[in-house]
Formats: sequence, C-alpha cells, structure tokens
Amino acid sequence: MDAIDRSLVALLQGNARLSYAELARQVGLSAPAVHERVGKLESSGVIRAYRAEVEPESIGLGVTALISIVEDSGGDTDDVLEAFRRMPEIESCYFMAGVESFLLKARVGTIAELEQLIVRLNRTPGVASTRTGIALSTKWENRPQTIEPPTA
Amino acid sequence: MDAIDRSLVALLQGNARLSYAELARQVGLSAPAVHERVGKLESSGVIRAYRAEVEPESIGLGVTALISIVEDSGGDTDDVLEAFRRMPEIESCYFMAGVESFLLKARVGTIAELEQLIVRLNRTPGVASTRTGIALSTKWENRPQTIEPPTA
DNA sequence: CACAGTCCGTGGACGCCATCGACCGGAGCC
DNA sequence: GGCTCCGGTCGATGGCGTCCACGGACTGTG
Repeated sequence: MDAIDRSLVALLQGNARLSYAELARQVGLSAPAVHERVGKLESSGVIRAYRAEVEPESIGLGVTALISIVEDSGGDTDDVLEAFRRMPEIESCYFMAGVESFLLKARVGTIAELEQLIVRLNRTPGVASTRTGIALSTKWENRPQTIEPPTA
Repeated sequence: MDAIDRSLVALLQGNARLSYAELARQVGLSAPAVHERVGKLESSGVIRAYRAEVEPESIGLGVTALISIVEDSGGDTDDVLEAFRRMPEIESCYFMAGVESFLLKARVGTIAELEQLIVRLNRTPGVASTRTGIALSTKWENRPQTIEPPTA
C-alpha cells in the first residue's frame, strides 16, 4: 500500500468504471502495471467490490429507518445475526457497544412495510426490544474519505 | 424503467465493472442498446455513481461511530448541515424525525480522533448536544436490495 | 388505408483497451 | 560479481466501446 495504491483506491472510489488505461495515465504507470496492482488490491481485500450507487426512491425504496435492537439475555447473537441477514430490507448491520446491541439501517417502500419489518424483528428469537427512528431525508451517504498515508 | 432496466441496475449493483458486452449477454440485447440504456439510467439519476467499496481498516479508518445530534432551537439547519459537510469523517448524514434531528455515521482512525470530532460537533453553532454510539464491528453495510417491479 | 414521425433496437466499422508473454533494471543476499 | 525476486515497460492480439446508418413496431393524422 504505497502512494500509488492509495491514489488508485481513491480514483476507483470516485469512479469504479475507470479503465485501466485511464488509471494508468492518472498515476503515471503503464496499464499492465495498474492492472496488476488493482488485482492485488482486490485479492488482498482492500477493494471489496464495485457497486453502482442507485437512487433508492427510483427502485421503490422511499422509506429509510434506523433501528436499534436490544438483545434478549437468553438468545444467541449469531442466530440473531443470521435472522437479520435473511431480511433483505436490512441494508447495514452494526454491532454496537451499549445496551442496544445492534443498529440496523433498513430501507422499505412504505411505512406499512416498515411496520411489518418491525413486527418481524420483535418476533425474532433473541430480540428483546426495538427502537426505530425514521429518516426524513438522506443528506448524503457513503461519502468516500480522502485516504491518509499510514500515520506519516 | 422496464424489466431490462431493472436487471441492468441489479447487475451493476452487484458488479459495477461489468463490460457493456457482458451486460448485453446477460439481458439479451446488443451492446449499443445496453450502452444507451445505462446512459439514460445515469443521466436520469437512477444510477448516481460507481464506487469501489473499500475495507475501511485498510485505509486507516478502524473506528466507526454513529452520532445523534440534537439541534439548538436558535440555529439554522442549513448552516449545521454545511458544517457537517465540511467534516470529511462524516460518511453519511440522515435528517431524522424525533428529538435528535440528525444521525451521522462517522469513521475515524482512532478513539482520540473520534473525541476530537465530537468536540468539534458540540462546538458547532446550532448543535445543542450529541450522543455517540461506537460500532464494535460492521456485520455488513450497503447490501444491495433486490429490485421489485413497480407495484405489480 | 397510406403516411410520416418517433422510439428503440440491430449490425458493421474502427480505434482503443484489456491482457498476455517476453524482457529488463534495481534491491537484497550470498 | 552474480543470483534471484519484484515490479515495472514494451509489443502484440483479440475483444470491447462507441459511432453511425439502417429498419421494424407503434401512433396519430389526412
């Protein structure tokens, strides 16, 4: 992970569809060299995936909610996680410090669907209680951060 | 936005670097047709961007926090937002229903940096108070949802 | 019914790109 | 010095992106 790798990552964070030739021009290497570097970044796990970022409303997901979960003292955390994973509405899942073990970000089409999701969550074994906040609007999301050199 | 557009969006959500030729094979059209459709999806705002998804730890961002903000009754919401936008650590910003007007997702390198961020937030005009939860681990994030036909 | 216009696709052409293999130069190490 | 390894350049070739001309289905109109 030298300076060139960092700029490659930054460039691909900004536009994942840049060609290797274009990346090569930007960082001042040849295309095959860039190809190999990017391949290593992928296989070492630095680059996890390339995703198109889609406007949620246009695919029928107008409602965003953030749901905190308090775990049942009896339940198994892995089972709870597995249950969450099976709910496709849950886009993100964080395991949190504090009384509320999980924070979920969910997206659904309507408030009615959100209600159904919350009911399903509360019925899930291992879930003691939920607390839901509704996002009225998403100001921005997943803004890429500028990459800093390793503690330089 | 017909069925073909939906599968194009789904394919690009899964892998934004698919070639037009490959997309064309998957949806059963010619490459120029796919090129035009994707172009329209981009310019109509359905596809906002193509991003490489990067493992945060590998770029020195090991600490994830979710911060709720209570707004000062005197402050202007737009000014607060503008201040948040200038803090690159804040990856996502939701405007919420409820007492806590904003929910921020922030990523920093160390707890010390998180402390500094919270101090800066509390000093921001228009911010009455903050409440911070620390994510011990990210189970998953921004999982793409399967796209449903428009209320069919 | 014929007609023109529009939309959305196909097929062909051409230049650029991805990708492979051969080669090469510097660093580290006997 | 001479070996090896790593990581780069260069050159070739097949596939891809992209432009353009063309064509069929649908639609509204004289």
